[in-house]
Amino acid sequence: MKASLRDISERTGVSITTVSRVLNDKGDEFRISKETQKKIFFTAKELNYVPNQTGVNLQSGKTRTIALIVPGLVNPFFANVASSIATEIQGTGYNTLITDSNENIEIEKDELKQMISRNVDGIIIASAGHDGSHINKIDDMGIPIVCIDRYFDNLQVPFVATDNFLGAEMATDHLLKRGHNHIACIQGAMHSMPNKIRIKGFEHTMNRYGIQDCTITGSDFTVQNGYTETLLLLQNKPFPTAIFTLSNTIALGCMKALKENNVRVPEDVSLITFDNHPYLDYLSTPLTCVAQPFQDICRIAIRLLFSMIDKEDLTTKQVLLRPEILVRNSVKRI
Amino acid sequence: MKASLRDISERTGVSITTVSRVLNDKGDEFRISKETQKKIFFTAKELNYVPNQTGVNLQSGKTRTIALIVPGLVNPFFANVASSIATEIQGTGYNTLITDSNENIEIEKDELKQMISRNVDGIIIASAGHDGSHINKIDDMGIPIVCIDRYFDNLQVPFVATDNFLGAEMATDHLLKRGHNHIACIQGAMHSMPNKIRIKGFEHTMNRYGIQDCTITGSDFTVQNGYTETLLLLQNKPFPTAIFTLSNTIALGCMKALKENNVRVPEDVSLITFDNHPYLDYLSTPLTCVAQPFQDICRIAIRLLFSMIDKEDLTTKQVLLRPEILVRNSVKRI
DNA sequence: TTGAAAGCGCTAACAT
DNA sequence: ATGTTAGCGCTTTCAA
Repeated sequence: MKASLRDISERTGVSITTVSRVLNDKGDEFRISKETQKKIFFTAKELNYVPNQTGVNLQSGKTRTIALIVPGLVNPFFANVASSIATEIQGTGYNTLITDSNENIEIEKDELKQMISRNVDGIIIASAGHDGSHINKIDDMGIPIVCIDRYFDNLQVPFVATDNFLGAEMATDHLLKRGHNHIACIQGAMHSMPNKIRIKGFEHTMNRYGIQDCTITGSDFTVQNGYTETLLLLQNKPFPTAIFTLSNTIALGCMKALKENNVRVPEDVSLITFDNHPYLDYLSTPLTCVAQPFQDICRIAIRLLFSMIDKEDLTTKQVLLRPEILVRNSVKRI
Repeated sequence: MKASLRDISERTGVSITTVSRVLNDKGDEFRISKETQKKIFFTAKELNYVPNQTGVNLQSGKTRTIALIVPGLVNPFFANVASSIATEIQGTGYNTLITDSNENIEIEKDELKQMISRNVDGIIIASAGHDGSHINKIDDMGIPIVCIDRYFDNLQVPFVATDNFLGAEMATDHLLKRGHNHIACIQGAMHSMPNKIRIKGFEHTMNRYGIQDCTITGSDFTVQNGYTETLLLLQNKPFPTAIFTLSNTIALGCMKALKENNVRVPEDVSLITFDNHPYLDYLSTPLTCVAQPFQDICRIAIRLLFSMIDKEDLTTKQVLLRPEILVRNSVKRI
């Protein structure tokens, strides 16, 4: 069985307090004899002692743990975010707990509850929810929480995300400048803020070029959605000259449908997508994309979170970062 | 602040015990009046009560938590594994804590220690280590632990992985049958079991075809490694007719180097790789690969882990699963 | 139908 | 230089 301070105390004949002190490197501070210290360290090692954090937590209320909740690790964007956050937090003395809500708001709420139950010191979340009321409640409770990617601009809750309006504008502009004006946009989860804003950016830019009716279809950030919607698009005459997909995953499904129907990119249709991915460069047609600065998003989110944990007062708590357009060969000039 | 049982007890005027009972749905069992129950539930809601798991854990020693430690979420294989495990565990009443060791054994050891400190009920790990002594120690302590992908066959610790020998055999055979006999293999982390076994499978198959000296290079499962090694390979005369990369990520780096040097696949060189990925189908040359049954690996690992947690005795504790070869167009018959 | 008290592992304030 | 004690939030035994 796992050894406790008491076990060591019994074996060594000194009090639990002394054992605790020595094992917390406060032996010298309390002028505990080298002799005793040595004995304690030895016994601890012998018994394979690992401190039971539960005891510490209960005592201090702190866990030195950050929770990260993402809607889906299968989405490379979130896998990157998770990896990036875990890496950044390493070395700060904190640990990262990652959970996956599977785009399910009920699971998300449950996970959130679990995290609070576990006394995590802070939470970073990309919420699957339509509204942020459950997140607001946590913020109200005084538990440090920051949203990334999926945020709620009607709340005071801090967030870090891509400037999705700008991103969509850049993509649409790229298409329009190259002579496309029949553009179809395949969107993701309609209620999510990034999606809503991207759509706004798309429509705004189209309007600026005098195009009033925009084709917008789709309903979630899955490969399946990209596939189905493209198949549907293929039924329409005339077929758009360009497609703008709002994620990596949607682009993948879109390409699948296109390929199966022998529609070539960019000869028959141009394609531009949100999200970069290492593979995009090696596709039969390397895909032009709007890359999100996910590393910066993570870093700033962590910075914000720690400022809340440390009760430091930052003025800027809601930040939108500039995306970048990576031009490859999937858009044809017409 | 967070409300505790005591707060509710004080507000309602009943004892902590009663509050605890009601909130744990044992109100009827203890025949606590509907009246009192209602009052307690109401107050709990009002105070936003969330049970402090720390207290529960301390009391029970159980956390209903499974830890998953992977060497890198950036690797799509592990992202898939993480997502799959999290999903499978949802609904069992357990939670999953995912951490990323970044292929760093020191970080891994620290995380392992943290997890034990946190009293997780079980651990699933894809270890970054050369040997499994640290894992064996945990097993010895009686803490349920199972290895996935990266395992140690000299230990009794349960594991689930792909039959890497068979996988490598299938890939090599595929190449040899199509007339290739000058094959270069770019490997990953040399000390890791999957890598070692894949190399064995490769060499064994080559030998079976009467080829004694095999080109084997590379040192880790990164894109960079694939890139560098391919560049090096390109210096050699004669250049191999086929390349066998031992992971997804290595294949990516390999393709990058190939592309930059205008070497076409499969016209100039054939390519086959370990690991499937949704994008592989849409590459300029769809890549033939050995797909690992990661879903099954996850399911069985969880099954094994729970059997240990429940002290159920399974006879088979070390399982190797059959991979599958997905033939696409990256291998030319010569 | 309800409560008091003990104890899980740990730290810290207060002795000595 | 080391120990005693109380208390963190919770469940459970025993009592009423």
